[in-house]
Amino acid sequence: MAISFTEENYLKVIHRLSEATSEDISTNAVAELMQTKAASVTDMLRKLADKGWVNYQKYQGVRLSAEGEKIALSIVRKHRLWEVFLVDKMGFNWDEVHEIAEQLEHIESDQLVNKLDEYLGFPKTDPHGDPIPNKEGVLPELAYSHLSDIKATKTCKLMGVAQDSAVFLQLLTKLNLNLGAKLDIKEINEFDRSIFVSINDAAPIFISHEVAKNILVKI
Amino acid sequence: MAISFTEENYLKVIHRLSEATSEDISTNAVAELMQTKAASVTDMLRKLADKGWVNYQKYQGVRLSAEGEKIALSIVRKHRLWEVFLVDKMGFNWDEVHEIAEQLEHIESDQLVNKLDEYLGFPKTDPHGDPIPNKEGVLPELAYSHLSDIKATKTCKLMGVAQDSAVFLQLLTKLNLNLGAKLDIKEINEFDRSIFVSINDAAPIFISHEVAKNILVKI
DNA sequence: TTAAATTTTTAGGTTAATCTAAAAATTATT
DNA sequence: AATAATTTTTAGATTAACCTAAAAATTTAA
Ligand SMILES: [Mn+2]
Ligand SMILES: [Mn+2]
Ligand SMILES: [Mn+2]
Ligand SMILES: [Mn+2]
Repeated sequence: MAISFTEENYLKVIHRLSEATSEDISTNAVAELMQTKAASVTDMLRKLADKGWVNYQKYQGVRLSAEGEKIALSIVRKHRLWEVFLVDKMGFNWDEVHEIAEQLEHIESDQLVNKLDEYLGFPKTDPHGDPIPNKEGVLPELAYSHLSDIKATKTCKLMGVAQDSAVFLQLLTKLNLNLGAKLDIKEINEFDRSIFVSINDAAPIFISHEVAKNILVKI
Repeated sequence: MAISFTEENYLKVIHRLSEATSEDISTNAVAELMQTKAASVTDMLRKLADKGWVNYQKYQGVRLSAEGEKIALSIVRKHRLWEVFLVDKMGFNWDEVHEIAEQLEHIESDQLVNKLDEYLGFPKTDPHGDPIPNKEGVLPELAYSHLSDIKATKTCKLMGVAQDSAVFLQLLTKLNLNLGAKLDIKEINEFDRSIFVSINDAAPIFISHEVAKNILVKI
């Protein structure tokens, strides 16, 4: 069945919200991520339910059907593969690629996606450490922790970020916090939960709890 | 000013028609290439004129303004660069790339286009021999002849095609008629204007006038 | 140079996606 | 349990892009 960019974006947003909870997703939550009004969301949910991509009962919230999940994962796959392409092949920085990938994720050609995947060497994660679903829509399981949950004196490795915003990514770059960086947690300050940490064995610096919450690490 | 995919496609079609003539372009001609109705074209031409991208007076036909020309050329540039990418980097055949490029040509990022151009080695032509406008929108001048206009016993080189259709391109591939092929015209048959030609010094074969008309060569 | 044929435009509708404002349902609070 | 607050849906419009049918303008032919 034909699908519009807008419908794809709704499915993607419902998918994203569903990753964080097992509850049904509220109209308002979708509206906020879609940057639209609840009334528009209601219209669209009816339409997506008619097409069989979501299960929706009014006032009860929405969740993806098996088919909707498959579509959402294929868009996520495209988004993340294109981000790898933009960074690895086109030389963009990790804070510059999200908006372009938002466009590229809607390009429709299975052949192209699979050739791109191969060309990039079948990457498991995108430039932000997010897992890339394979051809069958299976997401590799990556059990990462938030840096903010790690105890003092531990050593860990920066594996990803929990946020794609350009300002956040640019800050990390400025602090030398890149994917793969080795982090030695020297001390956690009780007062503001800021972390005194050495990055790749350099002289330790302070990073805020707010930043640490958005950094994903492997111990 | 914001531009929709549809508007971009109209500008591209008007541009294509304008290459073949210095006359104003008729509503019907646009309708045919856009695969839509004349009434819809009239609506859109009024809109494009309001935006300053075409000069249009009712019943008098349409032509691109300087700004419209610039937009059209930037879309052509993107289309052809992506086609090069698909063939050179993704390993597609020349008959498989047009439809995908129709989608990719609407991706909006000057940075990406210019990085792609560089990554591809600043190609002058696409996989069909069509010239690629540079960053400033200047088309390299390629003075090619139609194979159907070459006299017998001449030797020439296949530089491009005058048609992108998959069936035509697949036929050329089957006949070993690829870009850069050396063509020795042995004889032209007066009856059906078919051509007896040797391709890359192989045993000569017959090709129809219809095919020859759509092959571009350099002597 | 009038009449016929063709092209193009206008008139009036449709569909997808959005909006605001008001009504209805659900959830939270006394 | 009743009321208040919040969330969600419905009602009614708007805009972009398209359609068919009819009217108007232009071009061609008699
Ligand atoms: Mn992204
Ligand atoms: Mn990402
Ligand atoms: Mn093409
Ligand atoms: Mn081409």
